[in-house]
Amino acid sequence: MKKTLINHESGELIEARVMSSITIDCVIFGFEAGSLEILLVKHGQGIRKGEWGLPGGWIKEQEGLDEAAHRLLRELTGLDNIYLEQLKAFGEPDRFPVGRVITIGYNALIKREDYNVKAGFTASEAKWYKINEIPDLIYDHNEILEYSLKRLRRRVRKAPIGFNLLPEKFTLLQLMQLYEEILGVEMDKPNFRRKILRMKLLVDLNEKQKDVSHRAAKLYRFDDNIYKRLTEKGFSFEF
Amino acid sequence: MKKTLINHESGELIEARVMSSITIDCVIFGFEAGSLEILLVKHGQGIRKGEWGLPGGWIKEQEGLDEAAHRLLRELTGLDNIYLEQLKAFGEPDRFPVGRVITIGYNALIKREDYNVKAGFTASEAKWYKINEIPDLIYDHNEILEYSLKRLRRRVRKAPIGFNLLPEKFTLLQLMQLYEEILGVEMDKPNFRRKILRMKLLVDLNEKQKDVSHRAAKLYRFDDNIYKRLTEKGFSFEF
DNA sequence: CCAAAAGTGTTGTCGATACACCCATGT
DNA sequence: ACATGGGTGTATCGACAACACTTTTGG
Repeated sequence: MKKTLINHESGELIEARVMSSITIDCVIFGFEAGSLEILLVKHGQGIRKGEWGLPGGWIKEQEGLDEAAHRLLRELTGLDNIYLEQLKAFGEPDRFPVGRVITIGYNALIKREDYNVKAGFTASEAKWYKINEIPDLIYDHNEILEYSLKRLRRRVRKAPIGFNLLPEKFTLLQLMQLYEEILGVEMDKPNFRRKILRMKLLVDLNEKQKDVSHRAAKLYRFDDNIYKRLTEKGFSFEF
Repeated sequence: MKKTLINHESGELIEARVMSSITIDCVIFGFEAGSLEILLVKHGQGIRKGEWGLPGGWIKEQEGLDEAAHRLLRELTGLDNIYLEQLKAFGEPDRFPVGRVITIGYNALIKREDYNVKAGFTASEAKWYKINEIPDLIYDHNEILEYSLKRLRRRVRKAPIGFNLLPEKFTLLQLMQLYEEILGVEMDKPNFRRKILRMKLLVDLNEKQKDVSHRAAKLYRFDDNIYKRLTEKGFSFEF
């Protein structure tokens, strides 16, 4: 099946062989000023023009699923090497108004410091929404989002993926506040410190914050290789 | 797209509108004589005729995904009300030899006591394989199976789903052996007893085993309503 | 009596929690 | 001086692992 598509990077119209009846939708998470946020786009066509939805698109005929999701994210955010995780397929027969379309949901975690709004993005808009200020979305996107959030909350406790939402260098308090925000709980600072440090998962950068109006905190970095080494030894991340 | 399909229940050929390029594949788990097993079917057509694979099929145009999976399971095993859980979509461009087909994987847990081999099953065969005696499978089915097993091992520790593999009435030792087999670990009987009983999740049936050549054990039953009530109170199943 | 599994008791260790308290830095 | 967050110390409690032990039943 040939479709006319928009290349979000260049803005030009292209024709491509894509799979009919299957799409990808991404829930893109960011963490800014203590709030967990999601990137939504305004739909530029069809009956529900002007309403907000999850960014997504078609899968090319010669493209794997993760590959397609990475491409869509790159087109939208300009970012490569994004942490990406497939959720599952959503396929109620009536989820899409015109014809039967199954969509595959993805969770993406990005570092807001790296992100820039893509300039000529589809003549539509893209905007960050706080997690508890999400509007009504098109199709079944609210349902996908709900599932996505549940999954994020579960995953963030069992695997060190939260770091993908923080800057490269971060303080322990920032990390704790990220967990508090995602999980919706309050934590005890001293206990959190000890717990995460005991894991020996973080690299102490021997650097400190600057220009803060209180005692400067140490900066840490997450190292995936250390995590892998620990995992092989039987270590299991738990929060 | 119209396809000629076989109705596994009646054996007759039917024409049905199905979605092209999307299938469902099920990993069906059973527990028998202390071993975790998977139900495989021998493929009756195509280049890889005679090789084993996961049972699966097409999705009808007016059918949801879970609904389709339930139908396929019913056609194959004659069972309804099976515990079913979607895994994810598998869609490498070259996973299927003729054309691009994406498949959605499912995990199914069934009680072997209820299961009967379906008589006229597609003129092909269906057979239970022990988890560590799985042959080479068609397409990417080994990969799907591997993912499925990982998921089962994770899920069984975090949610009370193991009961779906046991008879309605079971002893604590049976339950423990189920966990030992799925997780591949040895457990301490006294400690396991206390842990599971402390959860107050099981109903003591005030019945005992019969015709066993040792002290008869109490029989228990899992009650989903009790679990729901506990969950609402903040209880979280953990093994 | 023995074998085999059911079931109870006891003890030591470790991590989670709660909370008191001191330290450093900018205004 | 004081507000703000950084960071340490400590006592309590409960879960869990290890393992010794008693009980019941059939052969």
